[in-house]
Amino acid sequence: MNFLSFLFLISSKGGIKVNLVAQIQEEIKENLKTALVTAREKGKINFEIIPDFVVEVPREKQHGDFATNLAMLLPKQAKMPPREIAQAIVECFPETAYVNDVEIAGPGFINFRLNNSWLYQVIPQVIRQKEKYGTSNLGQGKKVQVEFVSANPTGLLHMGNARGAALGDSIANLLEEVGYDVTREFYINDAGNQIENFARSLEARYLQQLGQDVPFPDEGYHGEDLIETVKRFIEEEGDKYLNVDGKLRREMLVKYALDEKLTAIENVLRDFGVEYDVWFSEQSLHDSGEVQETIDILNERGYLYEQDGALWFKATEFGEEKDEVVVRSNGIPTYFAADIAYHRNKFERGFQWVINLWGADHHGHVSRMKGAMKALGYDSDRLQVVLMQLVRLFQGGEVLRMSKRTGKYITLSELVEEVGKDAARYFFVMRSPDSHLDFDLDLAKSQSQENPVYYVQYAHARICSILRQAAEEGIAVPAVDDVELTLLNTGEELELMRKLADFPEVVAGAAQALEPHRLTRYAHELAGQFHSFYTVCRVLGEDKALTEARLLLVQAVQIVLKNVLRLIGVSAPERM
RNA sequence: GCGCCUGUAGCUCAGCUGGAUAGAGCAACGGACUUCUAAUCCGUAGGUUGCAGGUUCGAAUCCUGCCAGGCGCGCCA
Repeated sequence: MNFLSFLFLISSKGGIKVNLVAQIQEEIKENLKTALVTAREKGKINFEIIPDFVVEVPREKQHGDFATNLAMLLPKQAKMPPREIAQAIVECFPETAYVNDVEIAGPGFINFRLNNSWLYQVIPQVIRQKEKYGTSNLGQGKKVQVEFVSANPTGLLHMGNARGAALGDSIANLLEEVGYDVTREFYINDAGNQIENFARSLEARYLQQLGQDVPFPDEGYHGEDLIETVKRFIEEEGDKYLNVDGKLRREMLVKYALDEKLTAIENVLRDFGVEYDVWFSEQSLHDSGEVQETIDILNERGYLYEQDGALWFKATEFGEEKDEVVVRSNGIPTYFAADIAYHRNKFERGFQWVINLWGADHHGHVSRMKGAMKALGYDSDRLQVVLMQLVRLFQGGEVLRMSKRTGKYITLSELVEEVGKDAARYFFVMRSPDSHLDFDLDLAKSQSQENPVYYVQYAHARICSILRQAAEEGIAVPAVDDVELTLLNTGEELELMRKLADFPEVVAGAAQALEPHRLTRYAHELAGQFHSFYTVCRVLGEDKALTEARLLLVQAVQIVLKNVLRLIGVSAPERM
């Protein structure tokens, strides 16, 4: 398909999903290969194989619209300096309708300058696809699971969980956007030692509330919220568990508290814009026998052995430093055993790609889990763990240690209340998961007006304002086919269209790399270019044709801003 | 001691899987509101990319060794 027929395809089949930038890069790439072969036929250069070259968008505008490193990859094969190779390629580069100028620059780059005809296809494409602009079918409907937050249900959600929630949800959004069948899942750690500890803490609070002088467990959960929970329990159940068997008492308390905590967690996350498809109970894996089943399979496959009364997994066979206990000498399976069963369950449910978001403090667990998946016979590459560095919280210039046991930490609901959902989510997504995050509460509060999220949202609000103004003046936004878009020819307008054209690639790249922070960068750049445009170009003016063209441009920007903000989980306000 | 992450402008961070003169936002300084929202725009200044080697046409990016910080290394989760 040549470029003109490609343009024809877009204009004739409006709704077709294509990526303009990628299409042009492909087109240039094909022409370069043709030029290379032609040059060889003419005896200008010599080579055996065409190297794996790239056609990319140069960082510097003066280096043209697209550039290739092709010539710099050939000197060894061709036994010629790169600039001479470039010269031969350029001489044989076919005539095309869209390339204005080809030049050789620097050490041997070939730079392409295009005429603007292709850019005018962007606005119709955006407006026709609306909220679908940016979507693609990279995922081909494959089932992918994103498991995130999965906080212990023994307390409230803290800043680390908040980061996981913002990142995990945006990753899930991205994967949906590029055509995966996404399941958002929360793993509930409702079994094991922590729950036992939780139970004893609740029991102590219960008895204390009923006037008994009992000590609080040293390693117990000191959070104030536990006392509140117990008070509510007493309101409903009174003191009827005062003089019963401790096991029953703890069981009832845990049941009540877990239910309350999970409901609270679900509500807080919903307020944060996150909704799960599946809440998966760890206890259910024990109840269903899947933990035992998984242990049996590992045993049959010869990856377990007994020592000191415990059952060990041969992690060292998968490159680990030491083996891991899966069943303690007291007969109780470890968390690791349950987690292996859980991941086996994920694969058995048919997920082709399993993504976990874990705090960096669990990084040691990653290769062990992958080893366990190999031991079970699964392709461990289908399991991908995104590690987030921990969040450090500052207040009054001091570090606040986050600890459930001391009960001293800022909760997600407090964060949403004080900083706001939009700012908080933008802030968390803005940083790469790899970066340690210093969250200064005072700054977040005091600087709320200067938060970059407002910069982006303001661009959206400004556009809404223009469209409102137009409506009041009785100016209708015209249909895309009725407008002369080539009137948009200032630098600001061309840049803006160019930025709109980049969006599908940004989404695809961010999804593939599981890096939602690319979205905030894009959003900020797009908003910035709009603000520049706004300052220089008046939309509602004397010239009717120009007004119409600009109305369509800002409408397209509005659509893309809304789309990118939706992926981050941030609202697009119509007024500010 | 071993493993993972990080080290880029005064501060917080980008840098698109090795490209050309390393970029934004805050903070600083100087300008721009009679006009669709000034939560904005334009400009100035700010750098030995932690340090030292190596790989090649080319390194913030890849390799090695140091230095500094964070996190792990349990019959906890």
